[in-house]
Amino acid sequence: MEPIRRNALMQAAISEIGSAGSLDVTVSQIAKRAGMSTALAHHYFGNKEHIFSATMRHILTLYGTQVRAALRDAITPRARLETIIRTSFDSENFRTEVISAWMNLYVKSRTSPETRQLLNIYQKRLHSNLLHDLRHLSAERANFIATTIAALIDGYYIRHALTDCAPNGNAAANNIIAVLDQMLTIIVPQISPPEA
Amino acid sequence: MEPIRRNALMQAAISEIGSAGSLDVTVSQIAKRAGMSTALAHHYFGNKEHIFSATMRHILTLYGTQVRAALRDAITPRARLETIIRTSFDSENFRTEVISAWMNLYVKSRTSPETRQLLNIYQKRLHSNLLHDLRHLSAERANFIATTIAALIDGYYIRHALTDCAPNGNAAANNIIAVLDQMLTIIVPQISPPEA
DNA sequence: GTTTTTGTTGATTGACGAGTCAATAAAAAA
DNA sequence: TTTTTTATTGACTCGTCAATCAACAAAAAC
Repeated sequence: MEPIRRNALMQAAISEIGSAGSLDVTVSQIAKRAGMSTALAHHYFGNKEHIFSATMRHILTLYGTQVRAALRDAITPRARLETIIRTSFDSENFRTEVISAWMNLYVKSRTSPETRQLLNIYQKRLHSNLLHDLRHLSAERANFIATTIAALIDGYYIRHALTDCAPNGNAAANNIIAVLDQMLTIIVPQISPPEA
Repeated sequence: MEPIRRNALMQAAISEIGSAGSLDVTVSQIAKRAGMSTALAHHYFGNKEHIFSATMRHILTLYGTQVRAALRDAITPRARLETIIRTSFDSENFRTEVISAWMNLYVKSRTSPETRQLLNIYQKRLHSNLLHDLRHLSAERANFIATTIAALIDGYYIRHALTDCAPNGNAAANNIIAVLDQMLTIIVPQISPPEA
């Protein structure tokens, strides 16, 4: 029962955070959505904090798994970069609820060392993923481009906090890839013009 | 007394939000920091919500005023763009507390229509400011570049939620300006090579 | 010098929410 | 069948916090 209950609670937490738009959700809301009593939620997680941290970890793990899976099909550095960017914005990750959860992660990281560490891991991994492939394409500016792309991803995410309409991850990903191509192209304009 | 008290409360709210790292601050914390009783805070603002919204409005007004002032000294489109970017990251706006407040604004905007409207105004203004000058430099891609720069600004902001060290606005601004120059340069590489 | 207006607070209320616990139900082991 | 372990909950405690209010002080107006 334990793994089932824990999973149900984490899913419920994501839903509740998403629909509340903040971490101001009560344990009883989460428990109710997961179809159990608050006492049971406490039984399996100890306290609210643990529910949150497990949920966050869960989201990050999912994202990481997804990136890794998608990267298996990508061969060239350029294709790998595109994959990394597109995965961040695919329909699984770029849902209203998940965006909410991410934003709240960032807010929480200001006070919770555990959350901060979690996000740091994600950021480091993203950066080094980008860097690895960029090195093949633009040795000396790889780091700068990686930083830019990472910031752009975060920027487009937060930007969607404001839109009422369903988030359009494709458009965001396309824009970022266009920027990437541009930044790569300028280095060797005579060899590889932008393919877009 | 009223304007003095109100101002003190807004400053105190910024401080408290900054040091708490979230909107989970009590009225009495704010009131105490502002040197008065909670009853007085309620007297002047009616309720907690009003304290927050007035504070947010205050931050946005300050930022707007600052941009407008800085733009008076900038003549060329390129200089104006640089000014807009640098203002977002100057020491006044890019303080830990203010970054906290901004992030919480974004979170709050998911549930508070008033906050959302406030942020929409800011985003629209930023975009149209950028667009206005970009049109002189790159007619057909102005919109795309404006979107990119705006997302980058937000991205670098959120990124600093994670750093323990004092935020370095200069570095962020420099990077964004470098991207800007690159995106402008690629259009007419034979005429204006990057000046960096 | 009295009255009115303005500024201020301590004490209180009422609601809500996290976490505990004793008790119950159901399944597994004996 | 009895006993033990596992799964589950309703009811309760305790703390916190927004908001109110009656009362007090001090300045302004009369």
